Amino acid sequence: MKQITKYIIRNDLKRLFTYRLCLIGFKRKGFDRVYSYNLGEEAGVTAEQVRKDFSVFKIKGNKKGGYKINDLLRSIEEIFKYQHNQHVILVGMGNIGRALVQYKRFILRKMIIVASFDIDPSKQSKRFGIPVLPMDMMSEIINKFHVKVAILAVPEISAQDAANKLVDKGITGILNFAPVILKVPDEIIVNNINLCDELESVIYYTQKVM
Amino acid sequence: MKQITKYIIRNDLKRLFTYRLCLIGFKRKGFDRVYSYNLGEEAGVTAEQVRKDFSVFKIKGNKKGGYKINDLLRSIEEIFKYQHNQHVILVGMGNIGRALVQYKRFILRKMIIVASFDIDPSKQSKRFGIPVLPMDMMSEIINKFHVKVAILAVPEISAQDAANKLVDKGITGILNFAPVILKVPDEIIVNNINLCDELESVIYYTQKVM
DNA sequence: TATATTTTGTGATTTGTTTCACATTATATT
DNA sequence: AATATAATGTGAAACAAATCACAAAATATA
Ligand SMILES: NC(=O)c1ccc[n+]([C@@H]2O[C@H](COP(=O)([O-])OP(=O)(O)OC[C@H]3O[C@@H](n4cnc5c(N)ncnc54)[C@H](O)[C@@H]3O)[C@@H](O)[C@H]2O)c1
Ligand SMILES: NC(=O)c1ccc[n+]([C@@H]2O[C@H](COP(=O)([O-])OP(=O)(O)OC[C@H]3O[C@@H](n4cnc5c(N)ncnc54)[C@H](O)[C@@H]3O)[C@@H](O)[C@H]2O)c1
Repeated sequence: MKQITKYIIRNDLKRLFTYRLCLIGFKRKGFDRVYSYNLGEEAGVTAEQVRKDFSVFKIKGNKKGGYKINDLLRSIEEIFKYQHNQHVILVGMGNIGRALVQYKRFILRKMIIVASFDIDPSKQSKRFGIPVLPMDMMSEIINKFHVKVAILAVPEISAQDAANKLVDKGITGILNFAPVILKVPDEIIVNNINLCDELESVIYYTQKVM
Repeated sequence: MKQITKYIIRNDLKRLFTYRLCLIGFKRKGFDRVYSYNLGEEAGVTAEQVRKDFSVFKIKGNKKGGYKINDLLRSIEEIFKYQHNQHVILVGMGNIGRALVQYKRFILRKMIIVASFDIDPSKQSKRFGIPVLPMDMMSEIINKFHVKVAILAVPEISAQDAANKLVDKGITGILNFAPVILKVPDEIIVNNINLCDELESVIYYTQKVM
């Protein structure tokens, strides 16, 4: 029911992700400490915002000494449960699905697409490094790898149907690329990615803001 | 400087996009009028929120009669300047770039990828329906099609460099898929898409919310 | 035509988020 | 060791967003 507000990434989480990106950048440049204003400047927020965010997540720095980058990164990773790999499945090996299963950064962040599924038998091969399986093998894989999260990359017309199957088989989180408002039980997390909207909003802002 | 807050889609815009999606759904189901509570329920927000949003964007309904779906859609399209096609270029014909140039929904929404660019000569062909060109033809295309917005889909390491080129040639808005905080002049709009973050936040919520 | 009903539209109020301001503390300096 | 400096951490204040509450208007009903 509370789709939009419930499912989008909260702004504070989004900033946390950005801080991590900045920290990795600083680290690569040879720094091992940062102050809140360094991070703020890099991430495009105020230093107070940075400290407040850390305060909310109980991340502590060192007065006068700032934050040790490695400690910060570890604290942030702690929040996102980085200890163990997260198994994920993908449904729909079309244009976007193929790109996603080949995206190495998911693995770097310990998110493993263990298998993908497609109704089209011609897509069912091992060409992509991971198995592409028929839909009726989904339960087996979900149970075997304890999968809780799925990436949904099927055509709009099939999206609700595929989502039903996923929920049915025990999936509790969906990253949905189809521009469709999925009807799912309240406890299921849906994060809708709508790239048309994203591109369009860039166009909107370029025309309005300047 | 104010990267994060400035560049993300404002929540009210995001909701407007969602309303449109819902309206298209209602229309397909045969409705021609909706009330704020229909839209609210479908989009996952309160009816008051729907009316307030419309109020902000000066969209008027009919007391007791609700909103005519076609009028609403037209009003929303008005906000996003749907009259004429928007020309866009894409840089980086890798996995994600290839998926995007073949995405038909951009065209439905009148956003036309007029050409794409890659440093790798082997990618420069017409296999994808649009020309894939060498980088030194960028200025020509940007000027010819009055392009203001670019999709950036190059490796992280090249992203800043490619962004510099784009800004240099007159691009004012970038949809950036590389997980990199781009350093661009203040007036340039950057919308960062970070699919790792998006997937990770689904995992986060499935573990925390329930 | 008068009255009841339903829904919009929007100020007023509440709730949530960001910024401010400063006490606190770690480090540097004398 | 005492003092100055520079940073964090966090309540309080300011600001922004969402909800409430109800007047206004359109339609339906009697
Ligand atoms: N291509 C893009 O760049 C892009 C961008 C954003 C969003 N999307 C969205 O992602 C989705 C997929 O887009 P695409 O371009 O990859 O489409 P596509 O047609 O290339 O691929 C869809 C795949 O899903 C499979 N499929 C269809 N019905 C299925 C079902 N019920 N169960 C399992 N598999 C099924 C098809 O066999 C096909 O392989 C669409 O909803 C689209 O709007 C695509
Ligand atoms: N593959 C995905 O699903 C995915 C998902 C999210 C984000 N991304 C991001 O998108 C970007 C591209 O990812 P990919 O998987 O498509 O990579 P890729 O390696 O498949 O493709 C990158 C393409 O960019 C070209 N290129 C490299 N340097 C260039 C330059 N300076 N100018 C122009 N072209 C250049 C390469 O020749 C190649 O064709 C990366 O930053 C990645 O992190 C990818």
